[in-house]
Formats: sequence, C-alpha cells, structure tokens
Amino acid sequence: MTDIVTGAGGRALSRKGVETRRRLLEAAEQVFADLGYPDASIVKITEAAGVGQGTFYLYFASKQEIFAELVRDLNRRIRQTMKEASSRGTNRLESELLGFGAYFRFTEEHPGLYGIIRQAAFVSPEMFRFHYETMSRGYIEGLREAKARGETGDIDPEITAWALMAAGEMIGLRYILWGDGRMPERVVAEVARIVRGVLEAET
Amino acid sequence: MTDIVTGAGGRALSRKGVETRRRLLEAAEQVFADLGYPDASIVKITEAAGVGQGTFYLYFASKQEIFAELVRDLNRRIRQTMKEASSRGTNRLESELLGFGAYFRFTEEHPGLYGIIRQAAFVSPEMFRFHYETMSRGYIEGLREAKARGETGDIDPEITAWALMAAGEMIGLRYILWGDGRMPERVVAEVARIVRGVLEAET
DNA sequence: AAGAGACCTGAATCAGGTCTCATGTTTCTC
DNA sequence: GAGAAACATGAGACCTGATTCAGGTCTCTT
Repeated sequence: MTDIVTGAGGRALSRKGVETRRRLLEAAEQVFADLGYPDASIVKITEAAGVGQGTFYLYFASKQEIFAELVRDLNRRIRQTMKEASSRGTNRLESELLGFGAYFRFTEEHPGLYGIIRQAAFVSPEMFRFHYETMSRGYIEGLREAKARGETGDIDPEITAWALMAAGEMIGLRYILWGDGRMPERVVAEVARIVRGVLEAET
Repeated sequence: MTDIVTGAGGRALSRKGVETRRRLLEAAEQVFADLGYPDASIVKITEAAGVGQGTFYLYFASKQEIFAELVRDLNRRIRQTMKEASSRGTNRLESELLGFGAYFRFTEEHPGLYGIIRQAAFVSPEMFRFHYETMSRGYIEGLREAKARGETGDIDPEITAWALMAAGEMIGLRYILWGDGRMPERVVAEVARIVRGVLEAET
C-alpha cells in the first residue's frame, strides 16, 4: 500500500508537490533544531527551503502541524533503526543491548533531532506521548516474549520497559550530547550491567 | 547568610517588593504550566498576579528570566524534598526508595511544575542542564558512599545515578501524569525490584 | 498548442506581543 | 508631616510573525 502524500486540506500532490513538501520538512527540521520552536518562524523555514512564504500553506496548515509531522517522521526513523538492530540479537539481553547501541548511534548522528522530540512536550503533548508510547511498545513486546521463554526473572514487562527506555535516553543525553558527541566505551559496558541487573533481579 | 532578594538590575527590595515578586513568580508558575512557554505572555502573567504590566519589569528583565528563576526555584524544592526523605533510610537501597517515593509524591502534588522542567530544554538549556546535574549530584554522592561501604556491587556510581534518575522521572510521567494522578502500589513495588537489580548486579 | 489544474509568489493585513515612559501612589525616614 | 525613595500603573510606540490573497507560472493531458 503506497502512501499518498497530501498537502494542507488533504489535496493530493504531484511529483513536484511531494518534492516541495519534503524540502519544507527538511528545512523545518533544521530550523526547529537550531532555533527551538519559539524562535522558529515560517519565514525562516520557507527561506531555508528556498520557497515563498505563501507556499508553506499549500502543504501545512500551521507551524504546529509541520512540527507534529516532523516528530512523527523522526519517531518512525528511530524505531526502524532500533528494530533492525535488535532483531539481530539471539536472546533478549543481546537484543536489548543492540537496540541501545542503535539508539546511541542515532543520537550521535542526529543530535538536533533528539532535541526536537524534547520540545514536543509543550508544543504538541499528543505527539510527545505518541513518541514515548510507540517507543515503549517495542520494548514491552520483546520483554513479554523473553519472559515467556524464561529468559528473564519475574519482571513486569511494561514498567521495566519504561525504565529501560528512560535510562537509555538520559544516558544518551548525558554522555553524547553533553559529552563529546560520542558514546564512551565504559558507558556502554556499564549500561550492559544495568540492563542485565534490571532484567534478572527477582522480586 | 540571608538571601537578599533583588529585582531587575539588582536593586534591593523592601518587604512589599519581595511580596510582589513572589506573586509574579507564582503567577508565572501557573501560566507556564497551563499554557506552555510559547503561549505564555507577560500580560497574562501580570494579570494572574494582579499587577500592572509595567510592574513586571521592576522585577524581571524578560520572560526568559522569570522562567529561569522558576526552574531554579522548583529544582530547589524537589531536591530538598528528596533529600529529607532519603536521609531517613538506614541503607542505600532504603534511602533510594524513600527518595523515589518523595519524588513521586512531589509529582502528584505538582503536575504542572513537573511539566515546566521539561520545557526548559529549549527555553533555557543552561537551566535544563543545571536541573539534571544538581538532581544527579545527590544520587552520585549517595551511591559512592554506599559502594565504599560495600553496600552495592561494583557499580559506576555516576552512570548508575543518571540511569536511576531517568527511570524515576519517566515512571512518574507514565504512571502519574498519564495515569490517574496517583502512583499505583504495584509500580512502586516493581521500581523497588528495578533499583535493587541496578544496585546489585555485578559486571 | 491550448486548457486545466497544480503550483508558486511576496506584499499586505492583522493579531498579538514586548518593553518604555510619564505620571501617580505608597512607604519609609527624620 | 515633608521629602525621598520605592513601588505601581497602563497607554502606546514599536516589533515580530502568522496568514491571506490576487495575480502570476509551470506542467501535464489531449
């Protein structure tokens, strides 16, 4: 099933329209990451995209809407990356660690995008929540299956998933964004210890 | 040493000035929590505080400044609450869990304030970082001492602290703010399991 | 090559915000 | 109780930025 890309008002777009929409989204990504939502403006986005101001409204109804679209897109990309990586693991711990690795690499490559998600908290609370709920869903599934296979202790998969997701995110923030942009080896090793502790500890 | 409260430009305030400044801060807390930073305005804050627009500038130089002040204040209150609670523990695990409990209670009582911190990410990156660094400092100290006393496994206190702090925050978000406003007992129990696993797992 | 529609434009409009300032009020001090 | 200092005010000057619109241009299709 091919996605039909639409502009504001749901009108279908031709090849050229799709391309312009993509340019606007990329420009928005840049501008929101650099300036933050409050200081980003439609003019700056259209300038960065190289189109006229009016063109913006052919594709998005408002600043809010393009922001939400951006978060959706970013969310899809992170999850895809993590899913691919963790599917290569042979047991839950390995999968979990591969997923973390992918997340850290994504953070290294897209420090700006990482920040965009954080802004969603107040720009678009629904998208903010959507992001974390979709992110946690993958974890929860994985943990449930692992538990059924006896690979973990008697854990609560849901709560555990939220805790692990948060830890990964914060450690990315602390050691990549507030560090030198690269995740140090020792941190990866300690994360492995922490994940193992969380998965194995009995009640 | 008594703090001398100052207004914009560092001028000292009389009793009445201190009171007005406090009213402005409380109003700002309300407005930022309800509307979010982008939609909050000086006018709305002064209205909520019951003072004239011009009065604002007698106390704060800008919207940014009052926001930063608010985060500082909030940060101080959370840490004080957690410190008090955890000091009643007889070992690290107990202290840790008491600290989490205090954090959850704070979140229950101040759902709006919790949100304000998240907004700081872009409004005032320095204050955002300040918040997490001061929050983690307490954890790190506690874990270092516990490790020296042999109460934990061979952990890296710093990385472990950031992971635990993040987990607590996210679980508050998920089960209090996105739940029914109260932390369920089963979640508290699972958090205890998770914290224990993190503190005890060996490399 | 002509008509239809999709696409594009940026000046103009409009809503709302920040911050200043001239003026008035209160409180303190002697 | 008079002068000084602090405090308070809100109209309005000045911005900034979102959004509209009337008038183009491009690109398919036949």
